[in-house]
Amino acid sequence: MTDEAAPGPRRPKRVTHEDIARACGVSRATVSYVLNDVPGRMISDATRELVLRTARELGHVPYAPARMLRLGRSDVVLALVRDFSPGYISNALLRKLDVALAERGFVLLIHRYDESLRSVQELWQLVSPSLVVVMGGLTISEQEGLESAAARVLRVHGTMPNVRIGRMQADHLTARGHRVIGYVLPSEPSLQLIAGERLRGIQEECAALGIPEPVVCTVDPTDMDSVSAALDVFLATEGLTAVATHNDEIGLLLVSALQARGLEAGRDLAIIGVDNIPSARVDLTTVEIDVDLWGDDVVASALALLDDEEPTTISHELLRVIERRTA
Amino acid sequence: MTDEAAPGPRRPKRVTHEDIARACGVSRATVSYVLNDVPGRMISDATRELVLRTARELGHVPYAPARMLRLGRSDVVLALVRDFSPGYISNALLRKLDVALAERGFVLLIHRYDESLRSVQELWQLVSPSLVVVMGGLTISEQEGLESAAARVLRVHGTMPNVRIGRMQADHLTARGHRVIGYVLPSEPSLQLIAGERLRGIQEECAALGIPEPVVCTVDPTDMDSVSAALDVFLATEGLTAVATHNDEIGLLLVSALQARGLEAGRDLAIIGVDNIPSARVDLTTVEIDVDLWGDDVVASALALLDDEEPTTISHELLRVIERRTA
DNA sequence: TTGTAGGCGTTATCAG
DNA sequence: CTGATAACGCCTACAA
Repeated sequence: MTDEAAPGPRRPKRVTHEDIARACGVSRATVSYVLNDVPGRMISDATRELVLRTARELGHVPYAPARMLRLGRSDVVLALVRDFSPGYISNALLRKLDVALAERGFVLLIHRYDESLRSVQELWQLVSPSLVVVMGGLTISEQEGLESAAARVLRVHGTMPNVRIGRMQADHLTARGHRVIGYVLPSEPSLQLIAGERLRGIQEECAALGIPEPVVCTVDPTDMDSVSAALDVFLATEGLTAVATHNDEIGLLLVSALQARGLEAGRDLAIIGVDNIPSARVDLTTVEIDVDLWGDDVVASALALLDDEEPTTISHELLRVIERRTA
Repeated sequence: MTDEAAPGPRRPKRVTHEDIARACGVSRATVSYVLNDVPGRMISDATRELVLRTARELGHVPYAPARMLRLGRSDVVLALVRDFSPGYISNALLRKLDVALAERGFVLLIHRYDESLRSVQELWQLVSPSLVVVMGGLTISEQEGLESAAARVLRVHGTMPNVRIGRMQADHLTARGHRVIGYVLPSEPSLQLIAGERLRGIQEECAALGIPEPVVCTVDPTDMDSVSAALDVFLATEGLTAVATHNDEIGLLLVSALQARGLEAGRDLAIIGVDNIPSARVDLTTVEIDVDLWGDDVVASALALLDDEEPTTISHELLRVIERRTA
């Protein structure tokens, strides 16, 4: 015996095709044909019924590893996230992916990816997914590791028009007469790539319009003091009348910080966020990303990748400014 | 650009031990010994180096399915959640599990479980995890399906002393003189099992103390009208002075609903929640669950299960009432 | 110190 | 219509 080290009571005792075949008095191949409903093969209804019934009675469960080994592919799609509670948008995306993949017989598994805990290669050797979907940003080394290990990778947030988001924020503010604007970056490291793109959009637009570069502050959403400090900087900047934030969460924090000082967003300082998260839907001016449309694109890209085709590119407009009280 | 635009059909072309062995002029066994660092075997340093180097050069990645098939076990632990953004507590638990399992060489994968989308059996045949960890409640049929398919199952929320939570809520309120109390259930179906246990705790305590059964309302946290309706019921109940809620989230909603009517929690109506979530830490009286301790227990149980031992039982006190303004 | 051979459960090919 | 049989990539008892 190989690893008969288990003196304990637990005996997994897998039910194999062999067992079913023996119980039915047929061959393993026949069992496989019936169970997989192979189109070409003609099996008598009697045999088919018998096999199916005994399979159920014996409690046979197809064994994924053997199947994978034989087929050379797995039905697992692995989504890498930085945190178990992803934001509003990622959440919606994951949901869409989940049901779309389920329809195609794939299963979506989420893994909190922490490079310090385990490398991409190790991860790959533990699960062998058909596709890796990366939610959020990625450091250079992470990206390299991934590309070398996994055959198919979809970088979701790479498909988002981040630069355009920044430009739209800037456009909206300047169109309303603001000339000196601020920008709030999130401190979260994994967001830096994305945030950088958005900031670049703002900077490009400012340059194009001949107005000063935005004043940039970094904020940790879990630390209200950092928000307050950023507000200090903005209020102290000569002529600054508007602030664009990396997302609505930060935008809302800024609104609160203003209120705490007896100031009002929109009157004393214009604020524009990104995402149109539910809790922002009363007050906050924001750039809305059409999650539904974007989700469709993401799903399409994922399915294309699984079929070894080119991922689709975004063709339609995903972005829209929603004007509310704060700007 | 997501990926290197492969012109032709992508040929994965797996690098196997065979390839490495041939390139090195040794046998497959030797390669395996080196790669797995088998203790008993003595391999010359020269051979070892050679094998390791060529393995790296060829870009060999161990193939999980083959490994699983041979070893008869997988290094995957599957956590079933109802929603991609689990609550504060589940989140903390998942985090703890994640790092603990990583240390033992397991990988924690999260799956949003939706019985209407896919049965447990199907799920099992797609991933074949060593252990299934169920976060949150489970319907009867789900539970049965799981037990028949998966060898090892850990029902996390089954380990929580829900009845005691209810009793502590009731104790706290009655100790402060309240005689007629209300209870708010969440509408979420998957929480019903848990919520039922907590309610039972309250009911038992009320019976023991000889006070009336609690007035029960059901609330959907995403629907403020349902909260308002529940408040109507409570305010209309003769002599009702306190309400216990299934969790802090609902408790906070109730506080807001009171405020909206110009009433004040703690003065006009006592409110006690469960969880001590961050946003409740200013005002809300609550039953705190020591997530850290509980997490340790959950981790211990998981590891025990993986070692085919009996899961540990909770021995220490996890609960504590935190008294704040609202009760 | 290294090589040989067999098998884990499945599916596919090829005979009967 | 059905039954042997050969892989898939990996691990390990045993032989050399």
